[in-house]
Amino acid sequence: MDRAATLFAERGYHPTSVADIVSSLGVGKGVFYWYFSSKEELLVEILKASHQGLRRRQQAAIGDEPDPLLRIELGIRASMEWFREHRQFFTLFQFAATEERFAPVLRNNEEVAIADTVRHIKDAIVDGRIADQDPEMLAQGVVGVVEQLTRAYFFERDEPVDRVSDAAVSFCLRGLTG
Amino acid sequence: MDRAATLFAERGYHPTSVADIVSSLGVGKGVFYWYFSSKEELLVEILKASHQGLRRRQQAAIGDEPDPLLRIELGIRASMEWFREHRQFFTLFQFAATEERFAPVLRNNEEVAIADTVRHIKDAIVDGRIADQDPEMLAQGVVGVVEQLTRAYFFERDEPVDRVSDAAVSFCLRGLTG
DNA sequence: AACTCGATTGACCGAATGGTCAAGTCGCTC
DNA sequence: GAGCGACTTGACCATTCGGTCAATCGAGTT
Repeated sequence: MDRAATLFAERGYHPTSVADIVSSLGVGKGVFYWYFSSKEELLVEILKASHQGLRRRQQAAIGDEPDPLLRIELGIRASMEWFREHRQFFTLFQFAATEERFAPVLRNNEEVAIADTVRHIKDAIVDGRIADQDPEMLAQGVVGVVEQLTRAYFFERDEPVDRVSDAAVSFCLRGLTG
Repeated sequence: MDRAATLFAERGYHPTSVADIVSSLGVGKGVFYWYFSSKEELLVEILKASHQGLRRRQQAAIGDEPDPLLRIELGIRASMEWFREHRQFFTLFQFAATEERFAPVLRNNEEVAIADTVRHIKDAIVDGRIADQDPEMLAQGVVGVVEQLTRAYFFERDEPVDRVSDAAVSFCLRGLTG
């Protein structure tokens, strides 16, 4: 599944045939259809699994940190590290967003990600650290910054993690707290 | 070209055949290959043209406004309005980013967009309105917020422009000025 | 050794696609 | 009205792809 994700990301979903995938794994085509009922299902599984991986990484980084703003910072840094290590998935998320049939999975992934962030933002609003605004919009803003900086500096150039995530964190925290 | 962009956006680039495009236009296939040398070239042309359209809209909105922060705000609002009216192109930009062969066009588009924003940010830094930081990273942050809010609130839900662009502007300006 | 059955193979198939081209059409000029 | 060339048509072709399936393998069981 990892190999398939890498191929999809390198060459695109459609241009990568099932034959490509199985031959790159050195197995027959039958074994593919033994485990997955279609090429489409394979991508859906990849999307779900990779999002789980990202979320686990975030939760591990946050641990039981009590400060909501610090939780957000740790989540941002963990996400950027994870994306840098798994750039294949980044491309796949982007592709999946362009075809209607993958929308449900993707929307679900996004809802989870936003809900996680919203929770921390609400805590910070209660603490008076963030002014009272729509927490979901703020969360979307944070996600946008993280994704864009990831794409621009890890994917297109090859910057070190710290410099970029420092920038993301400071932009987001200022954006949140004002 | 507009019709083709809409079809690509609705059904995805690969699943939309040249036959689909020409029959939806009520013309023969030959006329397509008279104007474009390939399906790939068509998408490239669409990407270039639509980005020009967006940029014109931004420049029209900014006019000769002297305040750099206000220029950024006007640019953000104009972009969001334009994306809301031309959602087809948003999906296409996203798709094109997932296939290597479209990367050059897309990278060029992005460089232009970032350079525009960077110019205003540098002006604001000179004026002392923004602290001295890497202007490009700030610009990427702004673009990220705009794109994410656009996708989440115009594309997936159907929110009014003002509420969303107010949020985008305030998040970005706080993120920039701190 | 014979049997079982989950796992695996890869030749094969129907469908669809990007692109070609011989055959027009139509407005223009001389 | 003949000639011309820009433009249009759609049947056609070569190729590719997702998916099927009869055949085979081989580890465990009797």
